Amino acid sequence: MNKKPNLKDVAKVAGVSAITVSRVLSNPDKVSEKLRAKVEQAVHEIGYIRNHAASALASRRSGVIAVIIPSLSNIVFNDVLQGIYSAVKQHHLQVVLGDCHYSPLEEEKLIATLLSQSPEGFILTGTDQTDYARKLLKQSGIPIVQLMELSDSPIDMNIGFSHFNAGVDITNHLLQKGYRKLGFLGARMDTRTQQRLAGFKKAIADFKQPCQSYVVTTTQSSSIRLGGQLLQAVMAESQGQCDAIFCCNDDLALGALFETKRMNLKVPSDIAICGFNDLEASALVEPAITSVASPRFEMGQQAVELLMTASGQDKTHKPPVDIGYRIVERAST
Amino acid sequence: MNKKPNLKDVAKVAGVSAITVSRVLSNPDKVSEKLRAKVEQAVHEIGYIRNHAASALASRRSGVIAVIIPSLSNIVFNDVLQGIYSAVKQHHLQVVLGDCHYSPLEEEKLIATLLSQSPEGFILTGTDQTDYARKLLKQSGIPIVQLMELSDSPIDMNIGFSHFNAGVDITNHLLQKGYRKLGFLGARMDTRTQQRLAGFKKAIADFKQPCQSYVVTTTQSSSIRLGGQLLQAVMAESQGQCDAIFCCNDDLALGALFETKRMNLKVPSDIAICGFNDLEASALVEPAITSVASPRFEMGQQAVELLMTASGQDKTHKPPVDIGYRIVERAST
DNA sequence: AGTCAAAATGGTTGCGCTATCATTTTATCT
DNA sequence: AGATAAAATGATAGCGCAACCATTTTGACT
Repeated sequence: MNKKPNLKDVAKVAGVSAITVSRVLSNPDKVSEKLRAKVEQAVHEIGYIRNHAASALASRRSGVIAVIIPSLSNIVFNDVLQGIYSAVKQHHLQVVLGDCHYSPLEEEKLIATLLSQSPEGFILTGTDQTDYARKLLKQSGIPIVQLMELSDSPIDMNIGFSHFNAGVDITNHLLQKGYRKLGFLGARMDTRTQQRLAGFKKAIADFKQPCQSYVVTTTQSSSIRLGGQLLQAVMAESQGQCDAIFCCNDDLALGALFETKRMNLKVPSDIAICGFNDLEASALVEPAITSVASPRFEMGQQAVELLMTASGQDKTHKPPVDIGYRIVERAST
Repeated sequence: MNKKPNLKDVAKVAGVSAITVSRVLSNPDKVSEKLRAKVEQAVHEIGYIRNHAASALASRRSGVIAVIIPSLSNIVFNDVLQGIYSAVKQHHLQVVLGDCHYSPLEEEKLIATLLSQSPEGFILTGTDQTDYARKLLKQSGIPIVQLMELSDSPIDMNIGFSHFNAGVDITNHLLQKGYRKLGFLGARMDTRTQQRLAGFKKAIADFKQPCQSYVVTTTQSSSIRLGGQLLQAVMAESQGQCDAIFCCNDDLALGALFETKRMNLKVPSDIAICGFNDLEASALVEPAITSVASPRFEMGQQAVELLMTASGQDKTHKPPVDIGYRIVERAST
């Protein structure tokens, strides 16, 4: 295996200088038609591929953006990721991705690792980074976007929506429908889930009429199966009184719905169910599940656009972008 | 914003030479306890982060592996990815990921782009790469793993299972259960789906007794909703005769199952349903759906291990690794 | 044809790090 | 203590590319 061809090899084959080859690759329109064709032919012929490390080192542009999500398995972040990848393609960038498993400490390590790639932008999920992580990020000087939630004190830029408000709204929705014994099913209990729960509690506290609430949470990670278990738990805790549940996500809601069939509970007459995130399945089960939809794909796209329009972190305060959410009312409530 | 600190800056603060700092970072045990502590302190103090491009250029090791999957949204590849990320973490590698949207041409472009990162290994999905893509990959000299399917002529290494055999087995399962009017619902129709369909046809052709088959396929991408539509299509085509369906994946199977409720068909007495991939939901719906399970997470992990144990592409033929599959029989059949 | 500006091309240098080899310090033994 | 090996540290060079500036070529105009 003869070693990888480099710029000089291409230059030799094409009969031009190395720098011309470089230009054909990065500024094709600065090179005459004739040479360009010759060089492109040579590149293809010997299968030349530019050495990214050398290019990044010399040009001080890595063409990379860093992304950290809390979980690869959660479809929510998957949607955001797709938006990110779709936008990144337009800009001819590469993504380096890290999964911090909802741990700020793991996130800190990942930030350090990913910063070593000299990314031109950084996308983070949520707002609870460690102090050292924030220091590293600020010092890097690159534009940063925090996703999903809205923050009063973002590191740099911020796009998301208020999980607290969404929690309030969906709870009010249940109250307006006449339900008075509301359960909250929560898993994982990351900051966004906590904000939804806070919204749930606030709506109940502010409600003018007497009503009950039952909160069942676990730090286990969310799954459909867990939804069934939590439904049982909340029915036990409420001694069968609970007549509506707000599940912190649609996986739990689906699991709870499936469980109602086994428990012989009618939805929504015996018990109402609403979820969060509006997964495809929620719209197609019987009865369809009320949920909270948000434009996740677009959020990912816009995060990249924000990075690209920003020229490093400037000190000017950039207002968070509220991308909104929407309550999708369905048969389950 | 004073510019990013480099090795020399750390060296100055720690009162040692630059090369010693480099060694602390890459070979901590080659450095005395005393110096190491001093250097680590300095690194942390000034928030130094190694420049990956320079490191990769000088050491000719990028610490990166490249991965291309056909779809980010398909949970199947998500599972594989998780396996890959989990293994990669052990080896202190970074992943650069591409989504080729099931297109060999897009894949070819991605391969060229990702090779520019000088990855130390390459993980691809499936076996239908373009000729130029194969040329580039071979020329790179790095170890390569093709995932998911088994191939007679892998580029280098290969891990997966036989989708054809799985198709045969699941079809025989339906035949053994006494169903004789079998439908196949297929979406996307990528190579693996085609192999499953081929298995379906083979099992029917080999069956000793008379039986019918109805094949409904579309190149649309798969979704739960589409499963419902395809069920209607197959019932129309079979004039209501079809008594069992093999869905090329569990999304379609779930959609078909939900649709049976609207069509007032009883599962499995009026119609049996089986899927493929064994998603969590399949086990929890009523009735639970028979499916084909495979160890996707492990496949991802093992792919990375294969890369790491390989020392570049050697010419010796490496036998494909058959990771197997398992038919999970449930109430829907 | 001669002049000048603009476009196209090339030569040199350095990006920040690590491989390699050279040197110094420390440990081990007789 | 002296000799030798082993461990620790340092100096130098070069990885492959693009920025920068110098030079050549081309085209447009009088």
